[in-house]
Amino acid sequence: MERICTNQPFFLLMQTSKAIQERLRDEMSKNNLSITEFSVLEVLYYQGKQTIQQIGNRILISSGSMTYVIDKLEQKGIIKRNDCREDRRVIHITLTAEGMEMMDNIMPMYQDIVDSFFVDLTGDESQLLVNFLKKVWNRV
Amino acid sequence: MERICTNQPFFLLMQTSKAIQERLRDEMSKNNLSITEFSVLEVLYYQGKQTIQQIGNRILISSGSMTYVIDKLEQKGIIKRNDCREDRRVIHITLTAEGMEMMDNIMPMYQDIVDSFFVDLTGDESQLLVNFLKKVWNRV
DNA sequence: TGACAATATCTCAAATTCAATATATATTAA
DNA sequence: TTAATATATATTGAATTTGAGATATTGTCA
Repeated sequence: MERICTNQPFFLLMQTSKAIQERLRDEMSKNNLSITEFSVLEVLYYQGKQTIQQIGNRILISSGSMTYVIDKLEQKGIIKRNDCREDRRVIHITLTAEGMEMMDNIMPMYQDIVDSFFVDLTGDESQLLVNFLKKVWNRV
Repeated sequence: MERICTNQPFFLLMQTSKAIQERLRDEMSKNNLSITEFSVLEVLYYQGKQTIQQIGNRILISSGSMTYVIDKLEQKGIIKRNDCREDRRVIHITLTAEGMEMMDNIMPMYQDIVDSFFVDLTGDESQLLVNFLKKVWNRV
């Protein structure tokens, strides 16, 4: 009847990520983007043309949600769908010129915010954190 | 056009917690509980009687969601609402006998799963991970 | 070839979430 | 006391997410 969670690393991992999500949701709402929408755009910004499947695997959401978010972003004119000739089941997604311009504006600000979460860690500590998280992820 | 995320600690933190959430959702669905429902029950199990407010602060969700999840759990007969006499705005929530019994069954299994995520970390490493995550959380 | 499994996307209903607002109660200050 | 402000919970409605299943296409292998 005392501590809420007997596993402190677990508790902190989940609460920290939840707090970060909330913070980023607020930030992204300034650009009229949900976190999921931004995640899709981020993948496209760094990786270029991707299939819906590839994006979904990357950001870990269901196929139903992918269709929904891709529709939204297409309506906003930020991305576009392109049929794939080699495999007609597949649809490729790319940023439009407007989408690319938008991300050019957003990303530096976003990077600064994300980096600011980690300023109290030294380079070595960041590296250790990465190692630890990889070990955890492998066990999930 | 190469890496998806320039901040690796951030990427791993978010992906790992997301993967854990997905895993726990699957586990909890065996007990017909959502993650949010379970989180509420966990607070009550370890902390005893709590106000709706207290629970919501602990698990970081909005008041609208709290009302919803409390309704669900009450319908299932797992928890009950009790008006507070000292402050009539307040409602206390407690586990019912069935709820307590249910949690007695679920918790050991849950703890094992959670602990299993961290078996590849030594005690020192877990402690470091905690320190690092606290530093991050303070910056969010 | 033909049957069957696998894959990619979409559809739709149900569940869940948040934001904004409403209601009731409590506290504080004039 | 009264008015103003703060607090705790509930309600509403829109947005989002999942899960199950539908459709179309591709791959496999007897």
